[in-house]
Amino acid sequence: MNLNEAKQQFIQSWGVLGSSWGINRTMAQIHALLLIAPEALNADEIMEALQISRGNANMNIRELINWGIVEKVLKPGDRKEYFSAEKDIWKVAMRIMKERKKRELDPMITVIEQIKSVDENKKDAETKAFIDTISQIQKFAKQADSALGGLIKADENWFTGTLLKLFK
Amino acid sequence: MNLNEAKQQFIQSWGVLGSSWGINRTMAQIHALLLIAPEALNADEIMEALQISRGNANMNIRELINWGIVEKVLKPGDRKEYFSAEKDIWKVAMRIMKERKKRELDPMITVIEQIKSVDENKKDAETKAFIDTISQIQKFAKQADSALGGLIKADENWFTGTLLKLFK
DNA sequence: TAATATTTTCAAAAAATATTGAAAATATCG
DNA sequence: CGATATTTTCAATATTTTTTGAAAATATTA
Repeated sequence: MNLNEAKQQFIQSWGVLGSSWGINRTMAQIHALLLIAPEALNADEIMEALQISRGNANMNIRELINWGIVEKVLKPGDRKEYFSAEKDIWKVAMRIMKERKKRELDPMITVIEQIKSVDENKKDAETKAFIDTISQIQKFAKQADSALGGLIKADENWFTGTLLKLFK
Repeated sequence: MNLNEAKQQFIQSWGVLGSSWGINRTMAQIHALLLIAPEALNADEIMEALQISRGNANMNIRELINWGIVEKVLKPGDRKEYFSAEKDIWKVAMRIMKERKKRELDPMITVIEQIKSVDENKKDAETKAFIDTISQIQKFAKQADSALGGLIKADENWFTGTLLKLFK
């Protein structure tokens, strides 16, 4: 396999992996493409490389930027906007975890809180059993939330620490 | 909110959460329904509760069984098959992790291995940079794989240990 | 075994999601 | 500012995924 084949293969696989995690294929492919691109790419280059439309490219690039794993790069003397991906895969994983925690885990914890609180008056067997199950899920969700939170925080501190040292 | 409303709410939320994790909504809803059902339910009861067709119910129940988080229960004197969900949420999480590790992480590791190995002849700057990025991802994937593997194994040992103690 | 109940399969339909492409909006240049 | 380049939006379209429902297969009873 030569370099280009290998790159193609990687982009395809990253796309497939993405879809099974609720990230659309194109978005994952653009991410893969930027991850292995030696330089920042502009919209036209991305469209060309992945054979997708301008609208599609634009939309998914924006979403990657929202996730905090791709950023705009401006080149002096060039009107076009270029894009480059965060290359430190650990940072990428942390950003994704942080986002998913915020978008999915936190809302779930809120819903469970509501469900539980408003139902605690009656105390028949069925209600008790329900509250029991929900409480167990709540406990688990909170543990997961706090574990992830800790991991993310530890990582941010480490990063800040390293950065500060560099400038000290 | 009364018990039934709370149950409805939970089923809906679990369904939404599921979809953002690449699990289809109905599958997640059936799982939620069984999680909070006081007794095992049969196909007709599930169809009725979630307003879905027989085919849909059958398909998604089977998938939940494949994931190892729902099991068939037979009631003496009743021809119908009943279904009940694993109620220990920690066990559920472990099963899901184990499955996803097997279905997604392991194949990704294999692909990366291939991509990397076949490209190591040429050593121009671009190839080197590509191999660098890929290696970083590989390292990360292997760490995640091993961490998850460890977690799952620890849990299985704990379970076996507890179980053995009970019968000793 | 035949009659009946139950489950499974799967082609077709529906619903959800992703993509296109061209018009509108915005930015940049001289 | 006007001309031109670039990006964004979004209704229409295409694709993918999910769901239905009825026929086929399987299981159970007497």
